[in-house]
Amino acid sequence: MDINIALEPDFGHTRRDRPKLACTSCNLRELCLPVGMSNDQVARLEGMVSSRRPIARGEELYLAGDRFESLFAIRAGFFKTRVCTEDGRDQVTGFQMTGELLGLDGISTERHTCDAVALEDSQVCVIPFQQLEALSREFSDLQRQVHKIMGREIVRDHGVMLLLGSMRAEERLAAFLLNLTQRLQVRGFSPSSLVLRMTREEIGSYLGLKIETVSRAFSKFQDQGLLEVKLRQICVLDPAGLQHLVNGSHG
Amino acid sequence: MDINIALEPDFGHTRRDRPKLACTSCNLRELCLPVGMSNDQVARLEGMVSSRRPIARGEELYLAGDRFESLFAIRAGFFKTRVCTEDGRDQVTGFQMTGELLGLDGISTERHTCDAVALEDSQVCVIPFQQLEALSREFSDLQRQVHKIMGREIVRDHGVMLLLGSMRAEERLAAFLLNLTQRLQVRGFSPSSLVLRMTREEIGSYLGLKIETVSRAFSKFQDQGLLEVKLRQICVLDPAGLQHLVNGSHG
DNA sequence: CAGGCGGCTTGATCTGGCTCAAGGCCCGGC
DNA sequence: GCCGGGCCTTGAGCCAGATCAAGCCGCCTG
Repeated sequence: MDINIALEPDFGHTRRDRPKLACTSCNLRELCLPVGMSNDQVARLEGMVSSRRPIARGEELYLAGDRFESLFAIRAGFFKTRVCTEDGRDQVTGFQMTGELLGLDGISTERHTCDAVALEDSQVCVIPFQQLEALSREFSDLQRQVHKIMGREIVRDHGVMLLLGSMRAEERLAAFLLNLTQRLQVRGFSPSSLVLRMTREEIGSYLGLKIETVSRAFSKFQDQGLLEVKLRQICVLDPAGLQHLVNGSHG
Repeated sequence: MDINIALEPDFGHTRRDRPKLACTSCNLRELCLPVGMSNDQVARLEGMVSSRRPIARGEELYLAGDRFESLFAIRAGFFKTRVCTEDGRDQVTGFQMTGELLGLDGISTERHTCDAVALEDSQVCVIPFQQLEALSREFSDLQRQVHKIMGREIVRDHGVMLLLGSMRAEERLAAFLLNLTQRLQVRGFSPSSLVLRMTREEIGSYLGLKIETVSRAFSKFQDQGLLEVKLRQICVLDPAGLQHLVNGSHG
């Protein structure tokens, strides 16, 4: 099992696999939803997803406890999701980027169970869940895709558990960075240069580490020639070295 | 958010809510699947779930890499799921008991991504997934239920992340024990007395702790009068005390 | 019944990551 | 330009949990 793949969902196919289609409202082809669907079917889907919503940096798309009505497809931007407890514990459960889906946490109870916060000015497409269910009763390809997306989230979560339960601090950070670069690469960005959209503290929360530990790990990676770090501007000099950290070199 | 609820799926209703129905093949009413379905519909579902499979203690129901074709409903017994890496890391991702579902990890890639191992002699109902999808296109109540079950797993996983990312050793064990007793209580067992089906090492893997730490935490709980521990026979003397550990008393 | 093994406990010691503390850098507001 | 605040880095010391080591207990097998 490759930890990097598992950490965050991934389309399972590259850009070039996807058929081109001019999509008016929401460019749904850019999402992972309409795999295998005919143009007619995609048009129906797009008709449903008429509403878009801008979210400013720092704003919440939804909060734990909010009524669940829709999923949200990120058209542009970057989010984090977090669960909080009454006693002030706080855990970032994921970072989501363009093309990924938010809101699955609300399906089971019909209320959201975590907060989704924009880490930069963003825009989402609103996908009314009841309508998505209705349409996926009609189109088995869509149904299959909905199931796969949810299944992918479950597999991703298992990857995070593995990371939190069995990796050391530097291994966690290396896995995290490799996962980020892979997801960016799928989206056509450079695999070696990236700008972090989150603070060290948010990275720490996600990885189960304190901010100082994250900071020290970045510094150490820089000293070892694995990265070049300038605050949030990261350049990956030695991805194989990072991968080696993730795989092999633990007690 | 209540951590104990989130750690493992839970029916969301108690025994007495569920209508009684004589079910020949698989007692599906005992599962969480047919909520809201008519008797006719349940009969269709049961027709689909004809095959049962016994799994001896220590045997694997499936392994990572196996082709995914079915979900499995536990009719009787107890399982663990675990993800493994090539380099020998190993993380228990969950413990499943009677009435719970196994196999969701295989939906996204059509191959299982973790191993499911019986911790005692068990029996599962085999639910062919394609047929389940077909039937859930017909019956929206079933569709809804499938979605909820998957959503519940996602929420549970977030609870585990919170536990692994932000709780101390004793808090983790307390949360784990409370979760177990709650799930057993829903099934009609005593909330105070339980027999662990897993080793200390498996608990440790699930909680991101070493076996010695788990053992010491058990001993400490016993010294504090929270538990009575005789190997795998546990008696919860002070559930409120455990809950207090989980909630409040961290730095 | 002896022997052995897997699972569990307990003690002693070590250490990775946390805590506490100070200082620096970047950027936006006045 | 200067000031202030948020974010990041770095050092020193500490501690929770890991590691190492020894021994016990319950149970199975011969």
